[in-house]
Amino acid sequence: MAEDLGQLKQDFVSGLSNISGFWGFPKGMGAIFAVLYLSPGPLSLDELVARTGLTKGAISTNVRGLARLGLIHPSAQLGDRRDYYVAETDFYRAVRAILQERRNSDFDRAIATVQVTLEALEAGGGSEPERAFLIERLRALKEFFDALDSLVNAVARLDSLGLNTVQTILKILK
Amino acid sequence: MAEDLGQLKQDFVSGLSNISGFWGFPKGMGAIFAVLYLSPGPLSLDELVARTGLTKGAISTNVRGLARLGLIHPSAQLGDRRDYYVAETDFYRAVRAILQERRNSDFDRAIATVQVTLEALEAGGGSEPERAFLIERLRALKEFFDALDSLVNAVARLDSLGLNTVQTILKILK
DNA sequence: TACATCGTTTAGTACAAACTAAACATTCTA
DNA sequence: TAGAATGTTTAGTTTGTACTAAACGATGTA
Repeated sequence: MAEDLGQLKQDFVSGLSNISGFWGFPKGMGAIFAVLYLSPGPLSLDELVARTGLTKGAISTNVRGLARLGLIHPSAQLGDRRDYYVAETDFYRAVRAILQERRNSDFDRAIATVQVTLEALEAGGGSEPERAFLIERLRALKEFFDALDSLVNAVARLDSLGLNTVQTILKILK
Repeated sequence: MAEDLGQLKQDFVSGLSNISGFWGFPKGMGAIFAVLYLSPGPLSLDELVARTGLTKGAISTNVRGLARLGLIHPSAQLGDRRDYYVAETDFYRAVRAILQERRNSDFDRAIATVQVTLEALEAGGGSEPERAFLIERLRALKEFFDALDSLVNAVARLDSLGLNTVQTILKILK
């Protein structure tokens, strides 16, 4: 048997690549994270180049993205001016970071659109039936978005409780 | 003042387009849903063409996608052989449908990769230190995926309780 | 100061996804 | 049965994104 460890690792890397792509992140990010996650120690950019098959440029870009999301962390090695990185192993923390990240950017702006539209409608006076209808629909939508927002915020606020809380929720939902 | 209702609606449509794109769906889907959501009655494909600026082909494709996700519903008009559609207004139901949809497809397959890799490792025997390390890491990852999976499943199982349950969760998380 | 070693940036390329335009199939109507 | 109205499918175009290759800048070393 002696399953080829190298082969297994490689499968895992390409698996995470796909998951990454599925969730709208570059597949390279998934690959890099996978390599780091399976490494006992910090890796340099060149080692990542060697193990992922990507070029230095791509590694550089994606590593910065991963670090911004909190999925990996710089890990300086004394007496070596290269940049080393390690994978975050607390996934709940990573999820929180990603949610935090996503809440800014386009998403909030788009959601704000609903809010603004609704306010304009309500302030607009007039009593056409259509206006009333639109207000009602937008209110319902805004209520939904607000609930989502609260939920995300709540999740983002969980710290070390992470796992326990999730399990608590699961029991309630059962 | 008499804010231009048409303009407001148009802003809303383009806002939802962006949200749609942000979550990895075609922007056209968002636009079509927005138009239907702001319409008091069912609309035909041609009306959707007129109000979104998309072509019939795109409308046809995206409408099918939206219907499959349960975000809109066919609404036959007697004595008219055209296809009419209305928007789903219960967003919790829609979320459930989307989660259901996403659970199949690539995602599960990719997650299964982790499971498979882990099993191969555990079955492989051998006692190199690296093997033990890999098993530990993959176990942690699998545990996380399983928790996510349970959560998604639980949410997908909420029915009419929907809103109440979400609010219950929010209180707990507070 | 020259040279080597890294990481970043930039210009170009490859690829995937969503759309348009138009041919096509189907169903109703005169 | 001919023709009009409607929805779907297909081929081709556009667009955006992630990548490669290579120039560049910066930082250490002989």
